[in-house]
Amino acid sequence: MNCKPIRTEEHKKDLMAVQDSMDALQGKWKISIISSICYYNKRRFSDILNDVIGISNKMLSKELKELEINKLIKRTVLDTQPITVQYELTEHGKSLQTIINNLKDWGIKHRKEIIGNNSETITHTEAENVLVENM
Amino acid sequence: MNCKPIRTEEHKKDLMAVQDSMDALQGKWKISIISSICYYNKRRFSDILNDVIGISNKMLSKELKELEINKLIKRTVLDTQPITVQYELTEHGKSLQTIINNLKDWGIKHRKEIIGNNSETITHTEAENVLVENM
DNA sequence: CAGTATCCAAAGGGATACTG
DNA sequence: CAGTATCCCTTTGGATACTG
Repeated sequence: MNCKPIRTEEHKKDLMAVQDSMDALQGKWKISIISSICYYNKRRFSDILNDVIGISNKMLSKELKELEINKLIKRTVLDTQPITVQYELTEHGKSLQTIINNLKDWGIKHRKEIIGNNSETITHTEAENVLVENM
Repeated sequence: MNCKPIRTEEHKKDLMAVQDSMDALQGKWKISIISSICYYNKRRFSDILNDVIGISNKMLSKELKELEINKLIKRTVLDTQPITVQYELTEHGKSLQTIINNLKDWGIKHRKEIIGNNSETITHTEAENVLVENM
């Protein structure tokens, strides 16, 4: 939480650093996309499109581009016919594992806290980022 | 990252937990608001409005409400004349410290990674979440 | 003081069609 | 296959004015 005096340069840098992390992970589908690529190690566009339920090709394209700009994933064009494109995590992308696990653990704690009294107040946007039901 | 087989119930729960954390922290100003309240321990509406540069009363009102719904902050109306309202972190809100520090650390790492080759590609939305310059 | 209400421009994002 | 382009509706959020 950085309970340092606000209005200092150091504090502002801390806030920006947190925001940088949030920006890198923000986006309706980013975690699911990363998760899909991570599990399969290498994954093609159309495969991710199938993994992440509800995502459109437009959004997949957009968020993959953002992940690539942030150097979290690597994009490789294979010269098959027709071409296929392979996505994989970079080393930097793999370093997300820790932070995502932290987010997961706090999320579980948070859910318990919220459900404690009132299960309706949780703001998780339902039905999002759900992976395919059917094989 | 949860590199378990996707398409399992457990994996879906993990994704949702991460998303719950993201939802709780998402919002253009949330981290700065939390940070302001955290530093001052107790903080009033108009004070936070001054701490967080650029935020409008509409957005502050909205994000405070979301934080309260998520039980991260506690709202207390003091019967002064005119009334004042005090915000403070709940215990649950204080438990954010760890996760925010993790986000900060990864954010610093991330920034170094990105700036390494090209300082222009970082997606941090500049000028946001910046606290007051002048005392 | 601590918000709410309204107006409005800009961004987000789904559906669909199209291209190399 | 791996995207782009377009249409168009929905959401977001700033500016401003107003209320108990």
